[in-house]
Amino acid sequence: MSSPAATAFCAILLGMEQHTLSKPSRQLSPEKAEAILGGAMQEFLACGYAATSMDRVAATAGVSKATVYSHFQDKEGLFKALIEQLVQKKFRSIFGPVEDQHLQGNPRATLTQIANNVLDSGMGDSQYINFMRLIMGESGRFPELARTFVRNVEASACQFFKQYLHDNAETLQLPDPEASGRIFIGALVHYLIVQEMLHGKDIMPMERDRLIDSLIFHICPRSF
Amino acid sequence: MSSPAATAFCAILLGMEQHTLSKPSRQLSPEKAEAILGGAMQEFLACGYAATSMDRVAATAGVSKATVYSHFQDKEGLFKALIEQLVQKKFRSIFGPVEDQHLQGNPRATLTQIANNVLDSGMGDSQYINFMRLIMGESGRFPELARTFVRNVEASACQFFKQYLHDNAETLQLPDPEASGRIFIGALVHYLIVQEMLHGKDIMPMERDRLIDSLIFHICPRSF
DNA sequence: TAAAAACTAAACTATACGGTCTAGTACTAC
DNA sequence: GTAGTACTAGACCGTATAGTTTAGTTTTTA
Repeated sequence: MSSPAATAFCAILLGMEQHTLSKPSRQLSPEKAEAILGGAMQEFLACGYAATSMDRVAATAGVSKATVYSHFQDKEGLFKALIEQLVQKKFRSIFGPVEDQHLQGNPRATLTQIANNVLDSGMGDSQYINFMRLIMGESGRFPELARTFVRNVEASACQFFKQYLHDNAETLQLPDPEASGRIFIGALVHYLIVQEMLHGKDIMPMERDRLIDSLIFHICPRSF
Repeated sequence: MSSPAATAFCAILLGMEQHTLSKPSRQLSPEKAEAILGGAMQEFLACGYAATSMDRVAATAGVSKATVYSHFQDKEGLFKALIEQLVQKKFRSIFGPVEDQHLQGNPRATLTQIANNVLDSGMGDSQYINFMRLIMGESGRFPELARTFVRNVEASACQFFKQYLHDNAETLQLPDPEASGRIFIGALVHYLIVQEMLHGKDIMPMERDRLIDSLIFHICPRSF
């Protein structure tokens, strides 16, 4: 599932730098590495980068601090490795199901389903919300990680959408499918940010179906 | 400009809790308070909450550390006061100019101008970008501050927009102006987040006019 | 002018951090 | 069984932190 070779391959595919390959270390157990990343995930997602302590990461991972430092160069290296793993995980969790979708048929139904999938993948998922918090909060100090996120999540979503709109150009008659894709995705992501991340549910309440219906109306009003 | 009375009044208006009124302190100079908030702004916006030190805040403000603690209860109190001040400042900087706008005439032209104003108010402004980073990054630890932001910035923008769309209901024929307003604002804010905050300019380039044109097309396609 | 208090610089306390090191245990390979 | 190594617990180092205190200076007020 995450052999060194596979990891390296993915890293190349995704244009990441490779981390923690400084020493050709002998036999560091992948289970420990996974445990450390698990602990790091819990701590970094809950506390942010600066407020997370390596002692607590080690404790949460059920591992000694020395082991943490034998697997990862330092706090920054561990953080980068974690974010890159999370980006790939989220990439798969969003675009795994989407590829399998039947994209034929009534665009209204298909677009509604896509919108629901986008919101489903983040709406109740407090881990994903914290992940976005971390990416955005640290995007000033770790611009390259933010770019990795954009490349793998945002850009992929918009690219997928643009393709769909482009394939259905005759039916939809959109002058600029790419821009329309960004509007669609943008409206959904912003809804997610305001309602969940910024706790805006009670301040500006809106049922998701209302937003999606309006979105569909704006994208293909001719079918109303 | 920011007398205690005025501050308290605004706080009530905006539904905030009042901070740092624990002691009926005698005569703390407002200039020092302003200087401290200035230093706090520089440091918190640049380093985030956890990584900001009170020694550095005091130094940046050109004030002794004891003075900082005589004006604000503790780090958290200073942080909350800063965010509340910034929210109000941004509220004014966005909705000051907007109120003066002539909203009569061709909806296409008016909507284009509104969209440009929204993007202008955040696109090149690295201070505002850092402010959003801070709000989003700390929204887990400071949910009430995030709500203050939503109430004063996001909700106001959507409310304003909903009103405009509602007033032009006959021309635009939108079934749900409120949802359309959120789509419009959401697409713009998401564009800002991806391009500026997450450094996505080079990864998914798009000129703002293209986005705005498409947005207008989706909101009022009948005029094309 | 005298008292009060806002302020300063700097020392101080107690705690926590990132990272290293030591000593020793457990496991694996030859 | 011997060597090598992944690992553990915990001490350790230097630094930094939030917040307080002390002693003294400036400003305000009356």
